[in-house]
Amino acid sequence: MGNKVKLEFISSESARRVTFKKRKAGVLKKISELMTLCGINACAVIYSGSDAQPEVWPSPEEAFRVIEKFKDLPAAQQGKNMMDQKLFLMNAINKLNKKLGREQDKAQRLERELLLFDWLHGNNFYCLKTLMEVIHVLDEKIAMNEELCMKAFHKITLDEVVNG
Amino acid sequence: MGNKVKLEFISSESARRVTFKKRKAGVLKKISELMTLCGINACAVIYSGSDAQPEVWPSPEEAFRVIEKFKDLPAAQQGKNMMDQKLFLMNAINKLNKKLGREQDKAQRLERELLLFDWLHGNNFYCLKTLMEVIHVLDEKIAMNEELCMKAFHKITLDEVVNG
DNA sequence: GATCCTATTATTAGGCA
DNA sequence: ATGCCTAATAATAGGAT
Repeated sequence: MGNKVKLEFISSESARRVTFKKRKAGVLKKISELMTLCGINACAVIYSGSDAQPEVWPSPEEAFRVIEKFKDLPAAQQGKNMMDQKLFLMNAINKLNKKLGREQDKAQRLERELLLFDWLHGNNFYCLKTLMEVIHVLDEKIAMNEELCMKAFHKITLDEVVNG
Repeated sequence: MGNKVKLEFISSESARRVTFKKRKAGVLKKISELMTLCGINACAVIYSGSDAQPEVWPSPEEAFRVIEKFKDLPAAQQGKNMMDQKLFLMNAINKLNKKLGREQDKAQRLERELLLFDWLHGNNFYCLKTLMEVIHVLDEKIAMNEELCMKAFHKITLDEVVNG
């Protein structure tokens, strides 16, 4: 029992699954402790062999509970419904993505290919790309004042989801 | 020594910093082991209290080392026709995007909203997102036929992280 | 499989240079 | 703060059920 184990791929599938489950729990516990002890935010993304979708931990809901705890520290001054908004958005995205179906998957795969292509050839725009996305959104909103922006933000997204 | 510690925020800043450093290394090692033992892909995102940017592990640099390995393979992709390839990809994406139409636009707008939301509230997952996208593509490609790449991918060890 | 058990190994809290 | 040390706690591999 408690034998030392060589740090290499476990060929036996059954043994590997057992180890995966045990150690995944261990990792998540360690991260949880790190967050609590040090008052920081963290998460893990685990691509289990079988599932196409990665497991993200903590889940958005759990993450937010953690964030709530330390929200007093910075001058965050966010409304309490912020995460509701965020979860709402994520939900809407998931629903739409499901609707989009296989075509969407195809497009995404192609986009990834392009991203990889650039990466392989030294054009590491990966951060710039999302930066430009954000700037794009900001450009559309920059004329509005903050208050109107947030109100519009809430209403527009709501309308889009309800009508879409 | 090795005293049991209460699972709560460590008020002493110096003690907290020491614990953070030690335990962060512990978590990363555990994740590294999980990846090696179970042949999966995973990463951790840690928002240290001081830094605005989260620490992503494995780092982009390490991911890039994997990509470098991939680059060396006898891939058909290398060479003079790479521009043709890129243009082909971009064309395919444009065509698909047109087909996707309004739904696609809606989904993208929502994704941007979410991105902006995170940006405004300091949850800058934007780098992680694209990093994991690239890693996702790599996983698929590596799994196809390249044993060598697989080995290199799983050989990311704690020592390299701590010392390098 | 999942759950409990426990002999081992691994992590780490706190002290000290 | 950085690194080493070690008593003590925690994680876990392998087995049994």
